[in-house]
Amino acid sequence: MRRASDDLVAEIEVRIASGQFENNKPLPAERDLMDMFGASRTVVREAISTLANRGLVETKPRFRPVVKKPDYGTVLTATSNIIEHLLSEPGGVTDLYRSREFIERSLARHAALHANKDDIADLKAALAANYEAIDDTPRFFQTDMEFHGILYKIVRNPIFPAIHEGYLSWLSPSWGKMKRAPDHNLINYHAHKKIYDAILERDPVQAENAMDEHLAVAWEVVKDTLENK
Amino acid sequence: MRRASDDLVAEIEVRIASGQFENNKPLPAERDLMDMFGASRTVVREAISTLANRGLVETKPRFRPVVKKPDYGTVLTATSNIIEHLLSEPGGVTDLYRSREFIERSLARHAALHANKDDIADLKAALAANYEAIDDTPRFFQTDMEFHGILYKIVRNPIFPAIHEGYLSWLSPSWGKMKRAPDHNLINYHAHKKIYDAILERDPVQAENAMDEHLAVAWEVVKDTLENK
DNA sequence: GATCTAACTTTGGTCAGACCAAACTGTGCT
DNA sequence: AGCACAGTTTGGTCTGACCAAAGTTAGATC
Repeated sequence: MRRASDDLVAEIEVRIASGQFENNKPLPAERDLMDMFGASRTVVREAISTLANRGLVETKPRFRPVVKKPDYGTVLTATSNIIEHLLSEPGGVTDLYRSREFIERSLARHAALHANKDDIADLKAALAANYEAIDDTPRFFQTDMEFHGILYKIVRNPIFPAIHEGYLSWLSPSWGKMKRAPDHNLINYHAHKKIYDAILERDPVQAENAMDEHLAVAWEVVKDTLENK
Repeated sequence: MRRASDDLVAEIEVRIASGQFENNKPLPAERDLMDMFGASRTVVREAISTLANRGLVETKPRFRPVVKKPDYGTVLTATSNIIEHLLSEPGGVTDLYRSREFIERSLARHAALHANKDDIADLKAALAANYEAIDDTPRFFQTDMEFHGILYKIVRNPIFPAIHEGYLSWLSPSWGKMKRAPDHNLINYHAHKKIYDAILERDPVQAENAMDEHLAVAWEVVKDTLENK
């Protein structure tokens, strides 16, 4: 058996995909949707709730739902609730953190092979900002993330920046609890520099290894933080 | 402002996490939840709908919602709707397919470094099954997937099998349209064997490269299929 | 006593109508 | 043009009702 609201959800999805309900514009009022589809308000509201949970519309209490054409970022917001549950379980943060190593390794290699002039300029700038912030731990943290973010961007595949966003939003709470002193920042800066140099020299093997080492060292610090929490 | 149903969702989530609402058991009836939380049926139903969309309970029309403690598989089902939207956009399948290369590279390397006896036995068995199925394309397809699946398993991080499931469910529609003749299967089998041999010899570099090559060749076939569709 | 059936109860899905408070709109005043 | 205020619209919530399918119980049958 099928729920009436499922049909409505499907119909509204079509209208969003076709542009009849424009992106970033509000959906018609609930009472109008009732007339439009011949459904009761209950069904309409249930459908909107489903669409909101899928990330196709954004609801804010007392405002009309706003249409959001999905992108890979939408996937994140739709899953962040579940992920947070999973992270609270034992080993949750560890699993997520370690998954990053698998991706960023390949990212470093890809950058060494395919980064163009602009990419390398971006990396250079990020590295410089990173250096500048060694004595300013919060800013170092941010420039650290940005350096890594550029690697995610170089692939030119929209999936990867979204993954980076995910790691940021889910892991930074743990990172925030890490001890981060200037001497520690310096170590990370040098690791970044090593990665950058390898990319500059178009040495994929070296880039992979440098990233591996960087994340392994960082992992030790994170691990201590998690255990001593 | 906060919606009343949001509070209810939060309370039910707590009870699920604490085990008061047991996993795989039905939630109390809607009318009981009303009494339990002093909420109207509207609010209760809205909360259940939200929980269902988040994957914390599974609803089947006319049955009580069943509590499902989330795992990484839940993340998939919660996102599959959005992902399907994204895959229908130009380049969507390409982006997803290529993201796989980044992961499986590292997977092959990790297996070469860390696979234990059982893992290698599993790989060997999968490879043998793969060989047996060369003349039986549908079965070859399946054993192909299983061979890759073992690599996802070896990491012993629950995120990866879930990712594999995702690739399977989202990409196999495209793979199904690929031409797959026995001679083509043979090429893939040899690629698998090369990966297996590298893992057996604990040669991470060779494992990475073999996987890279394998996926690059396969990608050409997929690309043709997508373009000539 | 075990088994199948029919009547009864429970429960999820849907609908209609109502009220509230916040958001929006338009009017007229300054 | 800018602003204040009244009236309207709209999302959030509640009540109460009905239906059909699922679950349960009591009773008939062998």
